[in-house]
Amino acid sequence: MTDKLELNMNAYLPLRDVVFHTLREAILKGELKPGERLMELQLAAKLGVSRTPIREAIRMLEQEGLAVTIPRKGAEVAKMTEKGMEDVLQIRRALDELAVQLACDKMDAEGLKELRFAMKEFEDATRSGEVKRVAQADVAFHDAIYAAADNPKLMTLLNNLREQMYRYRVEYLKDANSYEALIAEHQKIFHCLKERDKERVVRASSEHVVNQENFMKNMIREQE
Amino acid sequence: MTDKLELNMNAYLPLRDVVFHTLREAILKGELKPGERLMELQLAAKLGVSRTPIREAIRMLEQEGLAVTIPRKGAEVAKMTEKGMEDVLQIRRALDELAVQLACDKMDAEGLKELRFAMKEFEDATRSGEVKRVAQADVAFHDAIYAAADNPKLMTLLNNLREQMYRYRVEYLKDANSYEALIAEHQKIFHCLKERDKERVVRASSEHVVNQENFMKNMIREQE
DNA sequence: AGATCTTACAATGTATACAAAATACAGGAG
DNA sequence: CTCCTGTATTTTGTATACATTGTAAGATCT
Repeated sequence: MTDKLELNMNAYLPLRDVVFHTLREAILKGELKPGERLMELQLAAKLGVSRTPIREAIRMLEQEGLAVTIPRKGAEVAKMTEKGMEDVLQIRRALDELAVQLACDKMDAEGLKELRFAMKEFEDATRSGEVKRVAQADVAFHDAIYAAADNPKLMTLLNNLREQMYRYRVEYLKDANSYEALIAEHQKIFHCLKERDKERVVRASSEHVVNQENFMKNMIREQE
Repeated sequence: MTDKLELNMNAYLPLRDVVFHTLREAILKGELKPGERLMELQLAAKLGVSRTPIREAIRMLEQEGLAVTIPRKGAEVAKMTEKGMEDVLQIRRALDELAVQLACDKMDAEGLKELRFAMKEFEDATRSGEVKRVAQADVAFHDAIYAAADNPKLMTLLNNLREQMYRYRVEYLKDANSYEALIAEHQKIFHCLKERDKERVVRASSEHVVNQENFMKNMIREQE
Protein backbone atom coordinates (compact mmCIF):
# COMPACT_ATOMS: atom_id res chain seq x y z
CA MET A 1 0.00 0.00 0.00
CA THR A 2 1.07 3.48 -0.79
CA ASP A 3 2.30 5.59 2.06
CA LYS A 4 1.54 8.97 0.64
CA LEU A 5 -2.03 8.77 1.82
CA GLU A 6 -2.76 12.03 3.53
CA LEU A 7 -5.70 14.15 4.52
CA ASN A 8 -6.12 17.32 2.55
CA MET A 9 -9.11 19.49 3.05
CA ASN A 10 -9.10 21.11 6.43
CA ALA A 11 -12.58 22.30 5.61
CA TYR A 12 -15.46 22.19 7.95
CA LEU A 13 -16.52 18.67 7.06
CA PRO A 14 -17.03 15.57 9.16
CA LEU A 15 -13.89 13.50 9.14
CA ARG A 16 -15.77 10.57 7.68
CA ASP A 17 -16.32 12.64 4.55
CA VAL A 18 -12.72 13.75 4.38
CA VAL A 19 -11.54 10.18 4.83
CA PHE A 20 -14.07 9.01 2.30
CA HIS A 21 -12.85 11.46 -0.34
CA THR A 22 -9.24 10.66 0.43
CA LEU A 23 -9.68 6.91 0.11
CA ARG A 24 -11.85 7.32 -2.95
CA GLU A 25 -9.20 9.38 -4.68
CA ALA A 26 -6.56 6.86 -3.74
CA ILE A 27 -8.58 4.01 -5.16
CA LEU A 28 -9.43 5.83 -8.37
CA LYS A 29 -5.83 6.88 -8.88
CA GLY A 30 -4.75 3.32 -8.35
CA GLU A 31 -2.73 4.07 -5.24
CA LEU A 32 -4.88 1.55 -3.46
CA LYS A 33 -5.00 -1.44 -5.72
CA PRO A 34 -7.93 -3.77 -6.32
CA GLY A 35 -7.95 -6.55 -3.75
CA GLU A 36 -5.83 -4.59 -1.32
CA ARG A 37 -7.08 -4.81 2.24
CA LEU A 38 -8.39 -1.72 3.95
CA MET A 39 -7.32 -2.19 7.54
CA GLU A 40 -8.88 0.21 9.95
CA LEU A 41 -6.04 0.61 12.38
CA GLN A 42 -3.50 1.02 9.64
CA LEU A 43 -5.54 3.62 7.79
CA ALA A 44 -6.39 5.41 11.01
CA ALA A 45 -2.72 5.66 11.92
CA LYS A 46 -1.76 6.80 8.44
CA LEU A 47 -4.46 9.47 8.27
CA GLY A 48 -4.10 10.52 11.88
CA VAL A 49 -7.69 9.90 12.89
CA SER A 50 -9.46 7.28 14.93
CA ARG A 51 -11.08 4.13 13.60
CA THR A 52 -14.59 5.56 13.80
CA PRO A 53 -14.45 7.86 10.78
CA ILE A 54 -12.49 5.22 8.90
CA ARG A 55 -15.20 2.66 9.44
CA GLU A 56 -17.90 5.03 8.35
CA ALA A 57 -15.95 6.01 5.25
CA ILE A 58 -15.61 2.34 4.39
CA ARG A 59 -19.37 1.91 4.61
CA MET A 60 -19.67 4.80 2.18
CA LEU A 61 -17.14 3.28 -0.18
CA GLU A 62 -19.16 0.08 -0.20
CA GLN A 63 -22.05 2.25 -1.28
CA GLU A 64 -20.14 3.41 -4.31
CA GLY A 65 -19.05 -0.09 -5.15
CA LEU A 66 -15.41 0.82 -4.60
CA ALA A 67 -14.95 -1.46 -1.61
CA VAL A 68 -16.24 -4.82 -0.50
CA THR A 69 -16.35 -5.99 3.07
CA ILE A 70 -16.65 -9.45 4.47
CA PRO A 71 -18.00 -9.52 8.05
CA ARG A 72 -15.33 -10.09 10.67
CA LYS A 73 -12.77 -10.21 7.94
CA GLY A 74 -12.57 -6.62 6.85
CA ALA A 75 -12.84 -4.54 3.73
CA GLU A 76 -10.84 -4.53 0.56
CA VAL A 77 -10.73 -2.49 -2.62
CA ALA A 78 -13.25 -3.88 -5.09
CA LYS A 79 -11.85 -5.89 -7.94
CA MET A 80 -13.12 -5.39 -11.45
CA THR A 81 -13.31 -8.36 -13.75
CA GLU A 82 -13.98 -8.20 -17.45
CA LYS A 83 -17.46 -9.54 -16.86
CA GLY A 84 -17.99 -6.93 -14.19
CA MET A 85 -16.93 -4.22 -16.56
CA GLU A 86 -19.25 -5.46 -19.26
CA ASP A 87 -22.06 -5.44 -16.74
CA VAL A 88 -21.34 -1.89 -15.70
CA LEU A 89 -21.04 -0.71 -19.27
CA GLN A 90 -24.33 -2.32 -20.25
CA ILE A 91 -26.00 -0.34 -17.51
CA ARG A 92 -24.15 2.79 -18.38
CA ARG A 93 -25.15 2.46 -21.99
CA ALA A 94 -28.82 2.17 -21.09
CA LEU A 95 -28.68 5.10 -18.71
CA ASP A 96 -26.63 7.26 -21.06
CA GLU A 97 -29.26 6.69 -23.69
CA LEU A 98 -31.88 7.78 -21.22
CA ALA A 99 -29.85 10.84 -20.29
CA VAL A 100 -29.42 12.05 -23.84
CA GLN A 101 -33.09 11.51 -24.57
CA LEU A 102 -34.04 13.61 -21.59
CA ALA A 103 -31.44 16.20 -22.46
CA CYS A 104 -32.80 16.27 -25.98
CA ASP A 105 -36.17 17.34 -24.61
CA LYS A 106 -35.01 19.62 -21.89
CA MET A 107 -31.73 21.22 -22.83
CA ASP A 108 -32.05 24.97 -23.17
CA ALA A 109 -29.90 27.54 -24.95
CA GLU A 110 -27.77 28.00 -21.86
CA GLY A 111 -27.18 24.27 -21.56
CA LEU A 112 -26.27 23.99 -25.21
CA LYS A 113 -23.79 26.80 -24.80
CA GLU A 114 -22.15 25.01 -21.90
CA LEU A 115 -22.09 21.77 -23.80
CA ARG A 116 -20.44 23.44 -26.78
CA PHE A 117 -17.88 24.97 -24.46
CA ALA A 118 -17.17 21.60 -22.85
CA MET A 119 -16.82 20.05 -26.28
CA LYS A 120 -14.32 22.69 -27.40
CA GLU A 121 -12.38 22.34 -24.17
CA PHE A 122 -12.16 18.61 -24.76
CA GLU A 123 -10.72 19.20 -28.22
CA ASP A 124 -8.19 21.67 -26.86
CA ALA A 125 -7.30 19.25 -24.10
CA THR A 126 -6.53 16.44 -26.52
CA ARG A 127 -4.22 18.74 -28.40
CA SER A 128 -2.42 19.69 -25.21
CA GLY A 129 -1.67 16.06 -24.51
CA GLU A 130 -2.32 16.44 -20.78
CA VAL A 131 -4.18 13.28 -19.90
CA LYS A 132 -5.63 14.65 -16.71
CA ARG A 133 -7.05 17.64 -18.50
CA VAL A 134 -8.51 15.37 -21.17
CA ALA A 135 -10.18 13.27 -18.50
CA GLN A 136 -11.61 16.33 -16.77
CA ALA A 137 -12.91 17.72 -20.03
CA ASP A 138 -14.56 14.42 -20.85
CA VAL A 139 -16.26 14.41 -17.46
CA ALA A 140 -17.39 17.99 -17.98
CA PHE A 141 -18.85 17.17 -21.38
CA HIS A 142 -20.93 14.32 -20.06
CA ASP A 143 -21.88 16.19 -16.93
CA ALA A 144 -23.29 18.96 -19.07
CA ILE A 145 -25.58 16.41 -20.67
CA TYR A 146 -26.50 14.81 -17.36
CA ALA A 147 -27.29 18.20 -15.87
CA ALA A 148 -29.63 18.98 -18.72
CA ALA A 149 -31.45 15.70 -18.17
CA ASP A 150 -32.68 17.22 -14.93
CA ASN A 151 -32.76 13.96 -13.01
CA PRO A 152 -30.42 14.10 -10.00
CA LYS A 153 -30.71 10.44 -9.22
CA LEU A 154 -29.74 9.57 -12.76
CA MET A 155 -26.79 11.92 -12.55
CA THR A 156 -25.61 10.35 -9.32
CA LEU A 157 -25.90 6.87 -10.76
CA LEU A 158 -24.02 7.74 -13.91
CA ASN A 159 -21.22 9.44 -12.05
CA ASN A 160 -21.04 6.38 -9.89
CA LEU A 161 -20.79 4.01 -12.81
CA ARG A 162 -18.13 6.18 -14.33
CA GLU A 163 -16.12 6.01 -11.14
CA GLN A 164 -16.16 2.27 -11.10
CA MET A 165 -14.28 2.21 -14.38
CA TYR A 166 -12.12 5.19 -13.78
CA ARG A 167 -8.87 3.29 -13.61
CA TYR A 168 -9.51 1.71 -16.97
CA ARG A 169 -10.91 4.85 -18.49
CA VAL A 170 -7.74 6.76 -17.77
CA GLU A 171 -5.84 4.26 -19.85
CA TYR A 172 -8.40 4.74 -22.55
CA LEU A 173 -7.86 8.47 -22.58
CA LYS A 174 -4.10 8.04 -22.60
CA ASP A 175 -4.30 6.46 -25.99
CA ALA A 176 -4.01 9.40 -28.35
CA ASN A 177 -5.29 7.25 -31.18
CA SER A 178 -8.77 7.37 -29.76
CA TYR A 179 -8.92 11.15 -29.63
CA GLU A 180 -10.06 11.64 -33.20
CA ALA A 181 -12.91 9.23 -32.80
CA LEU A 182 -13.90 10.65 -29.43
CA ILE A 183 -13.99 14.19 -30.77
CA ALA A 184 -16.14 13.09 -33.68
CA GLU A 185 -18.51 11.27 -31.35
CA HIS A 186 -18.82 14.25 -29.08
CA GLN A 187 -19.51 16.50 -32.03
CA LYS A 188 -22.17 14.15 -33.28
CA ILE A 189 -23.87 14.03 -29.90
CA PHE A 190 -23.72 17.78 -29.60
CA HIS A 191 -25.10 18.27 -33.08
CA CYS A 192 -27.98 15.87 -32.54
CA LEU A 193 -28.89 17.53 -29.27
CA LYS A 194 -28.86 20.90 -30.92
CA GLU A 195 -31.12 19.60 -33.67
CA ARG A 196 -33.29 17.77 -31.11
CA ASP A 197 -32.91 14.60 -33.15
CA LYS A 198 -33.69 12.07 -30.47
CA GLU A 199 -33.26 8.92 -32.51
CA ARG A 200 -29.86 9.83 -33.78
CA VAL A 201 -28.60 11.10 -30.46
CA VAL A 202 -29.49 7.80 -28.84
CA ARG A 203 -27.58 5.93 -31.49
CA ALA A 204 -24.64 8.28 -31.16
CA SER A 205 -24.54 7.92 -27.39
CA SER A 206 -24.84 4.18 -27.61
CA GLU A 207 -21.96 3.96 -30.07
CA HIS A 208 -19.89 6.18 -27.83
CA VAL A 209 -20.25 3.77 -24.94
CA VAL A 210 -19.85 0.67 -27.07
CA ASN A 211 -16.60 1.99 -28.48
CA GLN A 212 -15.28 2.55 -25.00
CA GLU A 213 -16.38 -0.93 -24.09
CA ASN A 214 -14.53 -2.52 -26.95
CA PHE A 215 -11.40 -0.54 -26.29
CA MET A 216 -11.39 -1.47 -22.64
CA LYS A 217 -12.01 -5.10 -23.31
CA ASN A 218 -9.01 -5.17 -25.58
CA MET A 219 -6.99 -3.40 -22.96
CA ILE A 220 -7.90 -5.84 -20.27
CA ARG A 221 -7.08 -8.74 -22.53
CA GLU A 222 -3.71 -7.24 -23.37
CA GLN A 223 -2.99 -6.85 -19.68
CA GLU A 224 -3.19 -10.59 -19.29
CA MET B 1 -42.20 7.16 15.74
CA THR B 2 -43.33 3.62 16.26
CA ASP B 3 -42.25 1.95 19.45
CA LYS B 4 -42.47 -1.60 18.30
CA LEU B 5 -39.04 -1.41 16.76
CA GLU B 6 -37.21 -4.49 17.86
CA LEU B 7 -34.28 -6.59 16.84
CA ASN B 8 -35.13 -9.96 15.42
CA MET B 9 -32.43 -12.17 14.06
CA ASN B 10 -30.07 -13.31 16.75
CA ALA B 11 -28.03 -14.80 13.97
CA TYR B 12 -24.32 -14.55 13.75
CA LEU B 13 -24.30 -11.25 11.98
CA PRO B 14 -22.66 -7.94 12.84
CA LEU B 15 -25.14 -5.78 14.69
CA ARG B 16 -24.86 -3.10 12.03
CA ASP B 17 -26.43 -5.54 9.59
CA VAL B 18 -29.19 -6.50 11.97
CA VAL B 19 -29.91 -2.86 12.73
CA PHE B 20 -29.77 -2.06 9.04
CA HIS B 21 -32.33 -4.72 8.17
CA THR B 22 -34.55 -3.71 11.07
CA LEU B 23 -34.58 -0.05 10.13
CA ARG B 24 -34.99 -0.86 6.47
CA GLU B 25 -38.04 -2.98 7.16
CA ALA B 26 -39.49 -0.28 9.37
CA ILE B 27 -39.04 2.32 6.67
CA LEU B 28 -40.48 0.15 3.92
CA LYS B 29 -43.45 -0.82 6.05
CA GLY B 30 -44.05 2.82 6.81
CA GLU B 31 -43.44 2.46 10.53
CA LEU B 32 -40.77 5.08 10.16
CA LYS B 33 -42.29 7.82 8.10
CA PRO B 34 -40.61 9.98 5.46
CA GLY B 35 -39.01 12.99 7.06
CA GLU B 36 -38.88 11.36 10.48
CA ARG B 37 -35.59 11.93 12.23
CA LEU B 38 -33.33 8.99 12.91
CA MET B 39 -31.76 9.90 16.22
CA GLU B 40 -28.88 7.73 17.23
CA LEU B 41 -29.39 7.70 20.95
CA GLN B 42 -33.09 7.08 20.68
CA LEU B 43 -32.67 4.23 18.22
CA ALA B 44 -29.81 2.78 20.21
CA ALA B 45 -31.93 2.75 23.36
CA LYS B 46 -34.90 1.28 21.55
CA LEU B 47 -32.92 -1.48 19.92
CA GLY B 48 -30.73 -2.14 22.92
CA VAL B 49 -27.41 -1.54 21.20
CA SER B 50 -24.84 1.23 21.25
CA ARG B 51 -24.67 4.13 18.84
CA THR B 52 -21.86 2.61 16.81
CA PRO B 53 -23.87 -0.02 14.91
CA ILE B 54 -26.70 2.48 14.54
CA ARG B 55 -24.42 4.99 12.88
CA GLU B 56 -23.03 2.38 10.51
CA ALA B 57 -26.51 1.18 9.64
CA ILE B 58 -27.50 4.75 8.85
CA ARG B 59 -24.58 5.03 6.46
CA MET B 60 -25.87 1.89 4.77
CA LEU B 61 -29.38 3.27 4.56
CA GLU B 62 -28.01 6.36 2.87
CA GLN B 63 -26.47 4.00 0.38
CA GLU B 64 -29.88 2.60 -0.47
CA GLY B 65 -31.40 6.02 -0.72
CA LEU B 66 -33.71 5.32 2.20
CA ALA B 67 -32.14 7.90 4.50
CA VAL B 68 -30.58 11.30 4.09
CA THR B 69 -28.15 12.83 6.54
CA ILE B 70 -27.18 16.43 6.99
CA PRO B 71 -23.80 16.85 8.71
CA ARG B 72 -24.07 17.80 12.37
CA LYS B 73 -27.81 17.70 12.08
CA GLY B 74 -28.48 14.02 11.78
CA ALA B 75 -30.28 11.61 9.53
CA GLU B 76 -33.90 11.32 8.53
CA VAL B 77 -36.01 8.98 6.47
CA ALA B 78 -35.82 10.03 2.84
CA LYS B 79 -38.83 11.82 1.47
CA MET B 80 -40.19 10.98 -1.92
CA THR B 81 -41.68 13.76 -3.98
CA GLU B 82 -43.64 13.26 -7.15
CA LYS B 83 -40.70 14.54 -9.14
CA GLY B 84 -38.42 12.14 -7.29
CA MET B 85 -40.72 9.27 -8.10
CA GLU B 86 -40.82 10.22 -11.76
CA ASP B 87 -37.04 10.33 -11.76
CA VAL B 88 -36.78 6.91 -10.20
CA LEU B 89 -39.33 5.43 -12.54
CA GLN B 90 -37.59 6.86 -15.59
CA ILE B 91 -34.46 5.07 -14.51
CA ARG B 92 -36.31 1.94 -13.67
CA ARG B 93 -37.99 1.92 -17.03
CA ALA B 94 -34.68 2.17 -18.85
CA LEU B 95 -33.10 -0.55 -16.74
CA ASP B 96 -36.11 -2.82 -16.92
CA GLU B 97 -35.94 -2.56 -20.68
CA LEU B 98 -32.30 -3.53 -20.51
CA ALA B 99 -33.09 -6.42 -18.21
CA VAL B 100 -35.75 -7.92 -20.45
CA GLN B 101 -33.52 -7.55 -23.48
CA LEU B 102 -30.76 -9.42 -21.75
CA ALA B 103 -33.19 -11.99 -20.42
CA CYS B 104 -34.52 -12.40 -23.93
CA ASP B 105 -31.08 -13.45 -25.09
CA LYS B 106 -30.02 -15.46 -22.12
CA MET B 107 -33.04 -17.03 -20.48
CA ASP B 108 -32.90 -20.80 -20.65
CA ALA B 109 -35.62 -23.44 -20.31
CA GLU B 110 -35.12 -23.57 -16.56
CA GLY B 111 -35.48 -19.82 -16.27
CA LEU B 112 -38.62 -19.81 -18.36
CA LYS B 113 -40.10 -22.50 -16.16
CA GLU B 114 -39.43 -20.44 -13.06
CA LEU B 115 -40.85 -17.36 -14.71
CA ARG B 116 -44.01 -19.22 -15.68
CA PHE B 117 -44.32 -20.48 -12.12
CA ALA B 118 -43.89 -16.97 -10.74
CA MET B 119 -46.49 -15.68 -13.15
CA LYS B 120 -49.00 -18.33 -12.08
CA GLU B 121 -48.28 -17.66 -8.45
CA PHE B 122 -48.97 -13.99 -9.04
CA GLU B 123 -52.31 -14.81 -10.58
CA ASP B 124 -53.21 -17.09 -7.67
CA ALA B 125 -52.12 -14.43 -5.24
CA THR B 126 -54.37 -11.79 -6.76
CA ARG B 127 -57.28 -14.19 -6.40
CA SER B 128 -56.45 -14.81 -2.76
CA GLY B 129 -56.66 -11.12 -2.04
CA GLU B 130 -53.68 -11.18 0.32
CA VAL B 131 -51.81 -8.02 -0.55
CA LYS B 132 -48.55 -9.14 0.96
CA ARG B 133 -48.59 -12.32 -1.07
CA VAL B 134 -49.37 -10.33 -4.20
CA ALA B 135 -46.41 -8.07 -3.51
CA GLN B 136 -44.09 -11.02 -2.94
CA ALA B 137 -45.27 -12.73 -6.09
CA ASP B 138 -44.70 -9.56 -8.08
CA VAL B 139 -41.19 -9.31 -6.73
CA ALA B 140 -40.58 -12.95 -7.57
CA PHE B 141 -41.77 -12.48 -11.13
CA HIS B 142 -39.46 -9.59 -11.78
CA ASP B 143 -36.59 -11.21 -9.94
CA ALA B 144 -36.88 -14.20 -12.24
CA ILE B 145 -36.33 -11.87 -15.16
CA TYR B 146 -33.50 -10.02 -13.47
CA ALA B 147 -31.81 -13.28 -12.60
CA ALA B 148 -31.95 -14.40 -16.22
CA ALA B 149 -30.34 -11.14 -17.30
CA ASP B 150 -27.20 -12.41 -15.59
CA ASN B 151 -25.96 -9.02 -14.49
CA PRO B 152 -25.67 -8.85 -10.71
CA LYS B 153 -25.08 -5.13 -10.62
CA LEU B 154 -28.18 -4.52 -12.66
CA MET B 155 -30.16 -6.75 -10.35
CA THR B 156 -28.93 -4.88 -7.30
CA LEU B 157 -29.78 -1.55 -8.85
CA LEU B 158 -33.26 -2.61 -9.84
CA ASN B 159 -34.04 -4.06 -6.45
CA ASN B 160 -32.83 -0.82 -4.99
CA LEU B 161 -35.04 1.29 -7.18
CA ARG B 162 -37.96 -0.93 -6.34
CA GLU B 163 -37.33 -0.41 -2.65
CA GLN B 164 -37.39 3.31 -2.98
CA MET B 165 -40.97 3.13 -4.15
CA TYR B 166 -42.06 0.29 -1.98
CA ARG B 167 -44.46 2.30 0.14
CA TYR B 168 -46.29 3.57 -2.90
CA ARG B 169 -46.16 0.29 -4.70
CA VAL B 170 -47.97 -1.46 -1.89
CA GLU B 171 -50.87 0.91 -2.38
CA TYR B 172 -50.74 0.14 -6.04
CA LEU B 173 -51.03 -3.56 -5.39
CA LYS B 174 -53.84 -3.03 -2.93
CA ASP B 175 -56.02 -1.74 -5.69
CA ALA B 176 -57.73 -4.86 -7.01
CA ASN B 177 -58.73 -2.99 -10.14
CA SER B 178 -55.19 -3.10 -11.40
CA TYR B 179 -54.87 -6.87 -11.09
CA GLU B 180 -56.38 -7.69 -14.46
CA ALA B 181 -54.09 -5.32 -16.27
CA LEU B 182 -51.06 -6.49 -14.31
CA ILE B 183 -51.76 -10.12 -15.07
CA ALA B 184 -52.16 -9.35 -18.74
CA GLU B 185 -48.91 -7.41 -18.76
CA HIS B 186 -47.03 -10.20 -17.04
CA GLN B 187 -48.44 -12.70 -19.50
CA LYS B 188 -47.39 -10.55 -22.40
CA ILE B 189 -43.87 -10.20 -21.04
CA PHE B 190 -43.64 -13.92 -20.40
CA HIS B 191 -44.93 -14.74 -23.85
CA CYS B 192 -42.53 -12.40 -25.59
CA LEU B 193 -39.60 -13.78 -23.63
CA LYS B 194 -40.61 -17.29 -24.57
CA GLU B 195 -40.81 -16.30 -28.21
CA ARG B 196 -37.57 -14.31 -27.92
CA ASP B 197 -39.31 -11.33 -29.42
CA LYS B 198 -37.01 -8.63 -28.21
CA GLU B 199 -38.79 -5.65 -29.69
CA ARG B 200 -42.14 -6.55 -28.28
CA VAL B 201 -40.82 -7.50 -24.88
CA VAL B 202 -39.16 -4.11 -24.57
CA ARG B 203 -42.42 -2.40 -25.38
CA ALA B 204 -44.32 -4.61 -22.98
CA SER B 205 -41.88 -3.95 -20.16
CA SER B 206 -41.93 -0.26 -20.83
CA GLU B 207 -45.71 -0.14 -20.74
CA HIS B 208 -45.69 -2.11 -17.52
CA VAL B 209 -43.57 0.52 -15.81
CA VAL B 210 -45.39 3.43 -17.39
CA ASN B 211 -48.70 2.10 -16.14
CA GLN B 212 -47.33 1.88 -12.64
CA GLU B 213 -46.01 5.39 -12.99
CA ASN B 214 -49.38 6.81 -13.99
CA PHE B 215 -51.18 4.97 -11.25
CA MET B 216 -48.79 6.20 -8.63
CA LYS B 217 -48.88 9.75 -9.84
CA ASN B 218 -52.64 9.73 -9.50
CA MET B 219 -52.34 8.25 -6.07
CA ILE B 220 -49.90 10.85 -4.88
CA ARG B 221 -52.15 13.59 -6.22
CA GLU B 222 -55.15 12.12 -4.47
CA GLN B 223 -53.20 12.06 -1.25
CA GLU B 224 -52.90 15.81 -1.39
C1' DA C 1 -40.93 45.60 21.81
C1' DG C 2 -37.14 43.95 19.33
C1' DA C 3 -32.61 42.42 18.75
C1' DT C 4 -28.67 40.24 20.41
C1' DC C 5 -25.99 37.81 23.52
C1' DT C 6 -25.68 34.02 27.12
C1' DT C 7 -26.30 29.83 28.56
C1' DA C 8 -27.99 25.28 29.00
C1' DC C 9 -29.20 21.25 26.71
C1' DA C 10 -29.43 17.87 23.17
C1' DA C 11 -27.55 15.73 19.25
C1' DT C 12 -23.83 14.53 16.38
C1' DG C 13 -18.68 13.85 15.74
C1' DT C 14 -14.55 11.58 17.31
C1' DA C 15 -11.52 8.87 20.12
C1' DT C 16 -10.64 5.12 22.90
C1' DA C 17 -11.38 0.96 25.66
C1' DC C 18 -12.79 -3.55 25.78
C1' DA C 19 -14.73 -8.03 23.66
C1' DA C 20 -14.82 -11.49 20.32
C1' DA C 21 -13.42 -13.50 16.33
C1' DA C 22 -10.01 -14.71 12.74
C1' DT C 23 -5.35 -15.63 11.64
C1' DA C 24 -0.66 -17.10 12.05
C1' DC C 25 2.50 -19.78 14.02
C1' DA C 26 4.90 -22.91 16.96
C1' DG C 27 5.14 -27.22 19.13
C1' DG C 28 3.90 -31.84 19.69
C1' DA C 29 1.67 -36.26 18.37
C1' DG C 30 1.14 -39.60 14.98
C1' DC D 1 7.06 -35.06 7.45
C1' DT D 2 2.26 -33.92 8.06
C1' DC D 3 -1.47 -32.73 10.60
C1' DC D 4 -3.50 -31.16 14.52
C1' DT D 5 -3.99 -28.12 18.28
C1' DG D 6 -3.27 -24.50 21.49
C1' DT D 7 -1.67 -19.98 22.03
C1' DA D 8 -0.28 -15.33 20.72
C1' DT D 9 -1.30 -11.69 17.82
C1' DT D 10 -3.88 -9.05 14.79
C1' DT D 11 -8.18 -7.28 13.34
C1' DT D 12 -12.83 -6.39 13.46
C1' DG D 13 -17.11 -5.56 16.40
C1' DT D 14 -19.27 -2.95 20.04
C1' DA D 15 -19.73 0.15 23.84
C1' DT D 16 -18.73 4.25 25.99
C1' DA D 17 -16.53 8.60 27.18
C1' DC D 18 -15.39 13.03 25.72
C1' DA D 19 -15.56 17.07 22.33
C1' DT D 20 -17.92 19.97 19.37
C1' DT D 21 -21.72 21.95 17.36
C1' DG D 22 -26.50 23.29 16.72
C1' DT D 23 -30.73 24.95 18.98
C1' DA D 24 -33.80 27.18 21.75
C1' DA D 25 -35.06 29.53 25.85
C1' DG D 26 -34.22 33.34 28.58
C1' DA D 27 -31.75 37.50 30.06
C1' DT D 28 -29.91 41.94 28.93
C1' DC D 29 -29.43 46.04 26.44
C1' DT D 30 -31.06 49.47 23.33
